[in-house]
Amino acid sequence: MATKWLSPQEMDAWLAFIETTSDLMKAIEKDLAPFGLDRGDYQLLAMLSESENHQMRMCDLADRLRLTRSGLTRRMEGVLKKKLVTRVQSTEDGRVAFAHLTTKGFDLLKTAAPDHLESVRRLMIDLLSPTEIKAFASGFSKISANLSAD
Amino acid sequence: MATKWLSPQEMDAWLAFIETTSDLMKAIEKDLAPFGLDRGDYQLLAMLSESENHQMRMCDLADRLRLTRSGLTRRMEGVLKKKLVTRVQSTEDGRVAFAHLTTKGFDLLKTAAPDHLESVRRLMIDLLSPTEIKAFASGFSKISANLSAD
DNA sequence: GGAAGATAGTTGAGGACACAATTATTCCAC
DNA sequence: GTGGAATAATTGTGTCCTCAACTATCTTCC
Repeated sequence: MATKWLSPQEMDAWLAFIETTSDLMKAIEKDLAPFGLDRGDYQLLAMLSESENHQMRMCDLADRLRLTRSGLTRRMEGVLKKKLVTRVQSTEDGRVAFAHLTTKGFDLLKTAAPDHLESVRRLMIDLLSPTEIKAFASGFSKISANLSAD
Repeated sequence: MATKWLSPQEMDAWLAFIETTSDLMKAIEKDLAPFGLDRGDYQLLAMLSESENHQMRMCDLADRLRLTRSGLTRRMEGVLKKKLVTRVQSTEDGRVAFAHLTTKGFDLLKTAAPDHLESVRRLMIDLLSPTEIKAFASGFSKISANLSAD
């Protein structure tokens, strides 16, 4: 079967995407450093803050954060030591542990969030036209849906 | 200063972007595994194949691959062992070493490229409308230019 | 032309993550 | 209710990457 190459426009989209994404992530992460957080920590805290009772089962949290269970166990060590999160054993299911956001963790998140949001705006969102915003939302949603379909 | 939150549309764009990107990268990487390459190896080979004489100075290559110099030294160990790349000392500048794509490396890249391209199409490009393609290209270019400007 | 500083690359130490194996608990078929 | 499969989490091991420190070479400028 003949290979169908990318058109110049498609190539632009692909290259701009892969070359820019890692730079963008690094820049956003750098802005979180003053709070003693990296992007993984921030996302962990943010995920818990949006959950019922500020806690989630470890395995659900791992899925949402795109980590393996072992990866989450390791990442938890860091936020546990900083007392941003506690570990709560389930009474209903002896296998299950919850990651629970502490007051200290929630306070830190509330402190860091405006700065983080400002980074996201400055480095990405505010640079995009309404059309581009819409296209990012719809485009990535389609890609995501396709990946989930497998 | 009051925090200016993201509109629902902006939030969609941001969340879809960060949640999808890592899944997409993993999926694309998975398709490279049959060739014994990971994404870092592939990009390294691809970068060399597009360069003058199929070679680049280590430090330039590190910049392009978004690696530190030490990171590239480590990654080179892998592709050197597989004989996909050789190390060539510069005669003009004793500090400089070139990474040089071998015939074997170039052949492997040519073998893997159509499959990789097919992955990129199937998982991303072919899912997007022409408008979205255009928005991705222009949007990420703007983000990239802004990051470079610092 | 010789010292100070810049640049290229490697090495040691450590962090973050994945995979495979392990332990503990629960669910299910019978 | 019991044995086997499924599920939740952790631990051992290994990989990839970074930062800081180091070596070697080159450039600059007096």
